[in-house]
Amino acid sequence: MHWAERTAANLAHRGSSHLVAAGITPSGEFHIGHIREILTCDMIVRGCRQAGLDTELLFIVDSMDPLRKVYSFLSPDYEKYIGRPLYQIPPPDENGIPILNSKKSYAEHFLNPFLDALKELGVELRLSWNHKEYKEGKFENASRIFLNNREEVARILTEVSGRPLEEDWWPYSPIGHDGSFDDITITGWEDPYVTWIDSNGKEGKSHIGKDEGKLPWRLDWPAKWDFHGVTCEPFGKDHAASGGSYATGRLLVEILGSKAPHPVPYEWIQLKGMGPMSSSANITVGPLEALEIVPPEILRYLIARNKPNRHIEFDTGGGLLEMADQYERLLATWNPDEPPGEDSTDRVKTAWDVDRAKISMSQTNPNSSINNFDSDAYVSFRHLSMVAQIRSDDQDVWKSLESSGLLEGQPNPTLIDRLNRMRNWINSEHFPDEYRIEISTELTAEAKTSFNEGDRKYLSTLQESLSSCEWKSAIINDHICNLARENGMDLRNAFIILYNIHLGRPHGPRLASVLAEIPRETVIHALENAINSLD
RNA sequence: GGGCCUGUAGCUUAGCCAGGUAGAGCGACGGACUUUUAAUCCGUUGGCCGGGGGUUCAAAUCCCCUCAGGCCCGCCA
Repeated sequence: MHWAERTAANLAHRGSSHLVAAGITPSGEFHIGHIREILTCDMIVRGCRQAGLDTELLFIVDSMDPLRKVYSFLSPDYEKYIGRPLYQIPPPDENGIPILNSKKSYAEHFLNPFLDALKELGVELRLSWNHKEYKEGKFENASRIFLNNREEVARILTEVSGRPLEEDWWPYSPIGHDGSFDDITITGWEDPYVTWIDSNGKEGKSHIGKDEGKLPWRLDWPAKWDFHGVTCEPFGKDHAASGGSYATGRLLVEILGSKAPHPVPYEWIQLKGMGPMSSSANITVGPLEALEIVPPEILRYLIARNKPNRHIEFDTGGGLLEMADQYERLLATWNPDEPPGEDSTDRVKTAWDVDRAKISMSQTNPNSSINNFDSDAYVSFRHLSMVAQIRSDDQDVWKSLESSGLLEGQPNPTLIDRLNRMRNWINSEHFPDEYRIEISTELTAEAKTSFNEGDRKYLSTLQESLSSCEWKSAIINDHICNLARENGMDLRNAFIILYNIHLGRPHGPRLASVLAEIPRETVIHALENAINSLD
């Protein structure tokens, strides 16, 4: 059984209606790790719905959380916003300088591109802005209960997390006169107000049913479980450690009279060769950049095929090509009408069923049938990577695909989108060098050893005919093949020689297509070089 | 110190939570095809399932111990 379906099966024991939640603090750019969190939720939701459970995905934006520090991508101007809620501070421009007159908040600034990405990935969700929930009093009940049970709450936190709390600790963080959570000393609790004094000695009070303060993280979380009715929540493995926030949360939520959601801890995902993803650390690669180069279904496949507790090393180089191959192969070979026979072992049956789920979970459209895939008309990722390099103009790409029978008429939006992403990939540093097509202008030493005096006639007759023929792929190919035959050469060997001469390696994409794309003089010149090298 | 996760073929891994003969992809190797060229097709190779012990008719799967790697216990998913 697929991991998402297994989770759904576990949830079915709990009830028939479910709320799967994801909570993310928009403190910086969203990244592939956040994608994993949301897609993990999304797949569980799909698994639940498939199992007949009424299920929804809730995306909680922790917009009430304060800015912790001036991150590396922010200018020192942000110093004054530290401690203030993320929904109340201005977004940074490309230099990290606050845009004071912006209509968007810091939180929205970072969230919006992420939401766009989720849409492309086919994720359906309901948004919950945490600051609005505070404003609307959703946290009032939980705040009151925690405040009234201050000792009990403190005891749980201390015992479970192993960290002693300050003597004057209160289960609430008020916002001071300056709009910041920092440097406030709580003086008392008089329902519905928490009274306090700021560092200047000025007193104040916060209504717990308004956005005049918030619960500390470890209390905020169970409070959300309680009033939203969260039944399942995936979270990073850091929260899963003993003494971590889930351990305290599951006890604290009982004080509120609720049950903790079914936990789904997940491992980190990182781009191969780069450190772990973090929205607050110094990252050198635009975190959502991965989305600009990978087709949505391949990204979904990456998450679908790896169980949450599996660490993912996302290879955006050659590994991407392999993963795309695997995905396409799975689509092309998995046949819903040919389940394993009765006499097959359980493993074989399970594998077949897990493959079914992987394909299904990878689709951006949750309702799309998984057997409507027409492999004959599908342009493979690998093929596209080649054509896109040879043809710089999109129209020429379509022509090329049409002539090879992979496209009829105009390309659909999906294919156009795939080409765009492919071009982004090719133009990025992620694209693997071994697949980069580069025309050799000089004869490499290795290329030189691939042919000898016996090939001179072939090369010179080829040079001669290519210098006058029509410069079209099919024609060029004719000359290459016909002349090789006339000279009694093995066709394969002729190609190896020519690849070495033109690309500096023994093989590559359809040679004639490549040659047709570059100037005739370049080709002739390369052949001349080769012939001269024999002298 | 406490805890979580991972360890299966050269590589990436499925199967583990309902014990029942170790599955796949890539790679490698061999073959087929020959206006064919990072292609396609067919085949072969390759695993004492990290190690040890236990439970069982039967263990990759359950239990205990152990080794190795990653991570958490300061609000970084």
